[in-house]
Amino acid sequence: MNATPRVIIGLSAVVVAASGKGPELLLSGSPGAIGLPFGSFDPIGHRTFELAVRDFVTSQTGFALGYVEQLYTFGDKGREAPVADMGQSSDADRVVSVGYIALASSVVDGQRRAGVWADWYRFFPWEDRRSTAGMRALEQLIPGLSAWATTTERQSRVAMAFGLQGQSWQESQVLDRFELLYEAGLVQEAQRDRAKSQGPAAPALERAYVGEPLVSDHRRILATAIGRLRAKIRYRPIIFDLAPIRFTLSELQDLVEALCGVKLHKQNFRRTLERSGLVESTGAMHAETGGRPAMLFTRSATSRQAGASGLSLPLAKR
Amino acid sequence: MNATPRVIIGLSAVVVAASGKGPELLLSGSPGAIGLPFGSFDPIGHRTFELAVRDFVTSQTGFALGYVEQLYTFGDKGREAPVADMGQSSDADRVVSVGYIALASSVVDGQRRAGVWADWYRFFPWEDRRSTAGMRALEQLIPGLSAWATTTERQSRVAMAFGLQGQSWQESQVLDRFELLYEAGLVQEAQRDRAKSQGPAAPALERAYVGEPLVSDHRRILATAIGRLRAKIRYRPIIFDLAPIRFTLSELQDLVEALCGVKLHKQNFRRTLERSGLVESTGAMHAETGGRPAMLFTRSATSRQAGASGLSLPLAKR
DNA sequence: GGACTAATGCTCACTTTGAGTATTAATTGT
DNA sequence: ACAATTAATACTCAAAGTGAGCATTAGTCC
Repeated sequence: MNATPRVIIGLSAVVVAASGKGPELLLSGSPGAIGLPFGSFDPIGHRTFELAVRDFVTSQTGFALGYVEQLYTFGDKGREAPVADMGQSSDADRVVSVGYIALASSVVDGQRRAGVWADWYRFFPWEDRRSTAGMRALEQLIPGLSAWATTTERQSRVAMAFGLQGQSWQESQVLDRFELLYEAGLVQEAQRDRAKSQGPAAPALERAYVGEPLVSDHRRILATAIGRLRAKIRYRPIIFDLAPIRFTLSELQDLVEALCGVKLHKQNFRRTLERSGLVESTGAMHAETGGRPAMLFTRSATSRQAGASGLSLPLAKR
Repeated sequence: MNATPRVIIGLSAVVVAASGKGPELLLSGSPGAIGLPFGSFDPIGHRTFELAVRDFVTSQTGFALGYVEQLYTFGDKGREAPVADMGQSSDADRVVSVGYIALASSVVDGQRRAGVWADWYRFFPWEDRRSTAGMRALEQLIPGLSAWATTTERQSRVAMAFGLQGQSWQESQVLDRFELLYEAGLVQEAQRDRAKSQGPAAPALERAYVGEPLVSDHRRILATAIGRLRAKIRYRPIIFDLAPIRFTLSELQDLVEALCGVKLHKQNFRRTLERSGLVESTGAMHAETGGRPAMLFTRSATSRQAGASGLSLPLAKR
């Protein structure tokens, strides 16, 4: 019973891998209390955060991470919510959560990945602008956002984040959008966190529109991760940490589109990619698809150098 | 005497303000043990990290911060070093340090800024490519780096980070450069941290080349801050949080150049800036300089909108 | 009034994008 | 075997954006 306040450092990891049809996410927890893989930092045993993250992900799922990057450290009181649910001792005065993103190279698909994987758009339906379902989700959210946007400042934030009123959609503003939905009380986490304090009841919307909630502040961490990843593929060749070793340009494009939730102009995508020098063709072809066989490419040696730049994303029309 | 390990969360802030001749940095500590403004997070009293940062900077220096952004959370064992020197109780098992960057609007120059301010290139001489002193510092570091780069992997990292062998200099890779210098044992912090463990003595270089050390891992946090700031002015109009309310385009350019440590092409800088719509001319002129009087500009309304983009930096020749 | 110093204006070639149209090489049904 | 179908890949064209300079203008200082 010491007067010194106790702080626990929680580490959460957004572990992403690319499956055939897009980016998948490693989940943990049980139905109704799903979250990201989570572990707490051992101040004595662990030398660095990154090692700790690699450690607990490996011990929970049995495979090793490739690229790992720190995202953000969240320390807001009240947002960490039901930590007790997650097997943490809750006698801490404060839980600080450090979020990480990790890319699990799909190289190791010999060892079947353990754990539960899911499409990340389950949690962010409005972020997928390739599908009509995603576009519909966004439409359904607008009334709620407009109702909340009572000041011009709020209106402007909403318009910028969601690409309304002539503003363009910025695929990497994932966190801004999520935070607005949270502030507007449209996502379930907002209700949960408010339960303890004040709280105007919110207009309940279907899961297909507002997405599934996650434990604690994990959906916020995930939003940060998606945004970071989407921004980063533009200036660093990390896409190759998700793609298979050999791929056709169409497969690569599908992957980028799935990540960014937008459609790209095919011919221009090829052009910039070939010019960039990030890929080089292997001699081999790939015939599995309906039409003309495609050349198989690999990442080039220069794409591995530190400082190599990323992809430009030529958006497709409407 | 509880078995539960104790963690202290340290908050460090890189507080930047623009003086007449470039970006300045708020320092604290005493000669020989200079560091960034530092405070520790109170798990019970503080609601968010950001509020805590604003709080302790204000209480230490007496003025309020404008823009504040989290940088990175460092938790490596061994790098936090002499915390006891800084008035912290050192009975913690671990100190985790969360770095912040803050821009102090120079608007409030009525209230003379308290505290000690310094040019940040004191700590990073090689980062200033405007001056011959900066270029010389870099030259002096190269032998040490080459000696350390015994593998091709190291050689490639050095070449990329420092723009050698045909690679171009990337002004925002400040942290990469500092970490290489640390690993190569060329900066004093490396010696200090190694003292406790192994340690090949390093080739002592002059301060004018390797820069002054800072307490704990503060120089690393500062490197992160400079890199972040340099990268961010390209995609967010934060430059205006440093510039005075009214400025000439040359003044703005000088500020950007000082921040980024490079020279820009004047006419092209004007062109992109005027096209960007981020600034608008006030009617007034400014005559203080030798030649033709310059138009005074202000940031435009659109530059204030969330999502507004930053400046493009047209580099000048050699 | 002429020299000097900055701030502004304007040109030009070249590279990057956005948007299509046109071909080519497999697969599949008849 | 042949036409329709499906993708992949080639090529074109105009609009925008960039890198580098040269030219002009409006003050200050002998």
